[in-house]
Amino acid sequence: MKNFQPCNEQELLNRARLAAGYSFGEIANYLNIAIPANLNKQKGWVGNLIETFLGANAGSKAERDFANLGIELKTIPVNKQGKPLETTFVSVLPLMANHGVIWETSHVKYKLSKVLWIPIEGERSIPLAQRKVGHPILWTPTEQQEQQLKQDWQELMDMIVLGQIEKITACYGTYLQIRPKAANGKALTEAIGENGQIILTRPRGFYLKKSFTLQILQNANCYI
DNA sequence: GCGTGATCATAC
DNA sequence: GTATGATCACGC
Repeated sequence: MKNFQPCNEQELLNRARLAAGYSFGEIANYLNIAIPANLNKQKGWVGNLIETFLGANAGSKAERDFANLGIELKTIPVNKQGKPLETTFVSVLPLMANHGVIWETSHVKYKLSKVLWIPIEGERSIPLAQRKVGHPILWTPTEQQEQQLKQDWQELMDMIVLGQIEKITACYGTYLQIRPKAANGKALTEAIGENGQIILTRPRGFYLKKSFTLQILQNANCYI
């Protein structure tokens, strides 16, 4: 059972439902994984824990977690009211070679075409080992949600192509935002500058704002 | 450095 | 209390 791998959507969903209600400590013990005192130095620990339990295998490839099923896995920390505590990272931001790219073939649309959301207790007042896994939500964007994302994506990508990357802050975008995504402040990557020249800037990523993920959780009538 | 997994921590 | 900008760990 420890090497579980889902062959189809239903198996994955059943496995995810099985985890619901259990604490991170219980699942980590079952998988023989060490539990850190906190997430300060292992921010992706819970995500990796759930990935392992559900049999995801994409590793660090730019691929969905369950490539054969076309499903992306995302844990989302929530408070006691079931509301998101953090934004959700989607993908790195392509800063170069964006001539002619369109929403339909973008990484954002691809990654978010089908997502298995796993709400997890995220309040820091709860010891990590005691935080529990919530009920899974298998989600595909509604027509309206996709339009919302497409609109933000279009606006932001237009700015990047036009050399406005340094003007973009997390405030841009209604539901999709751009923020730094790097090992530290020294990381640099190429981008288009104001005059069309190549500049070096901090790597960035697309994130879903909490107002967007809140809709997903509420529409699913989620509780933990 | 890039892309995976994200949350931290400080300014507001 | 919370959002933005910064950061942690890992494989390659």
